[in-house]
Amino acid sequence: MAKIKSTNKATKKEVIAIKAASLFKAKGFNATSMRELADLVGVEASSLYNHIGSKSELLHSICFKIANEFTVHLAQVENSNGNSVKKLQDIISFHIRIMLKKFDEVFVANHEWKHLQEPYLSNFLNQRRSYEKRLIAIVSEGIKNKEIINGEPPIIIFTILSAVRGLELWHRSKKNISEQNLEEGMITQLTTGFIK
Amino acid sequence: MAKIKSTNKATKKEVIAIKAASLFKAKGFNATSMRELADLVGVEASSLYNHIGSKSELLHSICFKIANEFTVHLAQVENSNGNSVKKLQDIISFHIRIMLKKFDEVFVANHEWKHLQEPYLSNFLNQRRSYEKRLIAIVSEGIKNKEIINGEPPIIIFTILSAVRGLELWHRSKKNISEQNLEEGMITQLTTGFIK
DNA sequence: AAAGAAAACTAATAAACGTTAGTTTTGCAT
DNA sequence: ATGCAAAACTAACGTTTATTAGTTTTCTTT
Repeated sequence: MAKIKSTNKATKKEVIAIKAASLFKAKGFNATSMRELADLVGVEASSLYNHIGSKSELLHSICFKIANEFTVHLAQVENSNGNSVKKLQDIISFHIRIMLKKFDEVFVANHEWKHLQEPYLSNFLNQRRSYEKRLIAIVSEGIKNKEIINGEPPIIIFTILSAVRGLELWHRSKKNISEQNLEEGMITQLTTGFIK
Repeated sequence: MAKIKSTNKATKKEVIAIKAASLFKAKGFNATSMRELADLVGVEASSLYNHIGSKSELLHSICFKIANEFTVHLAQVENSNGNSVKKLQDIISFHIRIMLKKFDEVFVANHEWKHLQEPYLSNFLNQRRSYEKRLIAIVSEGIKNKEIINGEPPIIIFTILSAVRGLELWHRSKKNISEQNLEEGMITQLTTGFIK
């Protein structure tokens, strides 16, 4: 049936994309060759093209898949009825969890997007800017409601985003500390600092 | 005289390295060709090799130059006599300032180091791990002295490092807020959080 | 002015790259 | 079993890459 076949194909395409993500993360987009990817998949390089359109397509399917997950989650948070602090904690928590769960893909979306081709590049950056603006709006609301200290909302947001996006540092030495502890620790520090 | 000549050569080499950093930052190490770099310098590609050994050499001179600046500063902080909180604030402040001052090179050291060749790669990573451990030691001391909340020192350090390393986000939209504000805002948030 | 070194140039090389074309194998539906 | 589409293969392509060799120009020193 056409349906099953297309499902299978989508699945195979996804497998390739996930293996591509692990290579793109480890070596970077440009330093990853289609022959290496093919090796990892267990196939000749040219055979990949039965399932994908191009190397670039792999990159942008990874980037937009992740970008969309963040966008969808943000919409949920915006429609929830917690206060601003609760919303920000929710977002931080989501960032940490998705980073730990889909590390390769999130890493690629965070670090290899610059190799996207137009118009995907502009598209991606617009989506990101919009995401940041909506986070800033949450902070501004929190300040208005006296839940958040009266600082510059962009600084607060960029600090949070930098911290959670840089979580790759963490991945290197995650042996000693549980995800649970990590999540709690980061939220605590970003919300209340480290001073006693 | 030999001395002047070698000084001139070092200068020219540095100029090339700085221009290389701006390209490596914008396009990534692998996506930057020696022909592009030569264009930027105003010379043919092969002429670059009168001043540098190889493309790889450019990358590792950038990475280690920056790594050494951080190492030297850390040693100064360790030998200073402030308390742990003061030391950490000092380090955060240094990260922000050097990021703003030598943005391209710091960015490259933070994001393109994976393209270093051995043994420079191992060397670089060792230096980084050592840097992180020494920061963790400062936090541990602060906890012992009841200056810092009783959390996991690695989480505190990784959160701080992620936040300051991710400062590139900032660079995109630095129009509205001064460096002074940025530095104060980040230090405030990382030390005391954003909750009122 | 002459000499010598430093740094530019042109030209070429060998390797690696993404991708296409054409062919053969595989696996499911009749 | 037969037929057909999906997906594998081999081979090759045109580019682009970093780098080297050899030559000429430019600059500095005597």
